[in-house]
Amino acid sequence: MANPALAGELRTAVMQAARRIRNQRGEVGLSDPQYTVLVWLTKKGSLTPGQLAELERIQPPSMTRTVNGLAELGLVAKDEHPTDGRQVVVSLTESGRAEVRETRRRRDAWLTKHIAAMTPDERATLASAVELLRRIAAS
Amino acid sequence: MANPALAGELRTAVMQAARRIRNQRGEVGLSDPQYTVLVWLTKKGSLTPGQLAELERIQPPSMTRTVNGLAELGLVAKDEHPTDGRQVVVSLTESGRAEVRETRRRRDAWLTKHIAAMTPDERATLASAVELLRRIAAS
DNA sequence: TATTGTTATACTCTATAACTATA
DNA sequence: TATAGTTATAGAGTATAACAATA
Repeated sequence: MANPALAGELRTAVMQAARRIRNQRGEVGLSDPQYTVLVWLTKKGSLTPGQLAELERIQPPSMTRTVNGLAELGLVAKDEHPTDGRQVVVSLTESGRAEVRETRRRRDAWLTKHIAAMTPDERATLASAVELLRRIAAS
Repeated sequence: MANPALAGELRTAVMQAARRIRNQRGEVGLSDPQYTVLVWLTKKGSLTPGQLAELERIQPPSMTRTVNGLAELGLVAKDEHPTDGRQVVVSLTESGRAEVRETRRRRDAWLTKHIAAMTPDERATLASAVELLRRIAAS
């Protein structure tokens, strides 16, 4: 490889950028785990707590907690599974959908400013890097 | 901007990649905050708890906790400041330096595999993106 | 008085172990 | 018996408020 230090540099840069973006959450927004669950539900529709736990690679009891918090806020609904009485179906409420739109707008706004200040070449680099980061994350 | 969705896509990709990298920590390694403090000390030499808290953008009591944990593990030393009795000087022990080398090797190994499987163009893209992510993180 | 660091306390997210209900 | 989810409990990381020591 041309640059043997690239892995370390990439790791550091990604971790620092992630922390910076996370800190941009703002005053009263949802926590990161809460927001992430809403995004999964937006993408995939209804999911069980078990499926959500697997997607987030956390243990089921942790997801129970997160989902209960969202349910108390009225952002998700917990319903019985139609055929399997053991399962619970979690889905977004209308209020939850609105929260996703609002949070996304707020979190993106800060990044959008930075990106707008970049050159077209730099934006192209980031767009390409998005694909590569996704590949790394999905592996 | 050519791609108005870029901010959202970049945010998601960075957050997912960061979580994936963090999960790669392995069985018995240091926690993320602990390791990050060791890396700062490696880069900057001795630092006070206050300086470390500012670098990590956390509150001083939280850093006290992290530093104390590292001190109990024998990875850092806490010494009196030579001229200002209020301050504490935190520095790496030899054991701490070894821990940084070992942890870095372990954490980078996984990423290195992925990067090695990429094309030269893709590696060049990531190298350029590192610069841009650093700029975002530092802002 | 202002600054540096710590202690006390609490909240969030995570985990493991044990339990309930259903398949 | 096995599976889905929850409850009980604990540990790590963070925060704010109050305090001690020093400048």
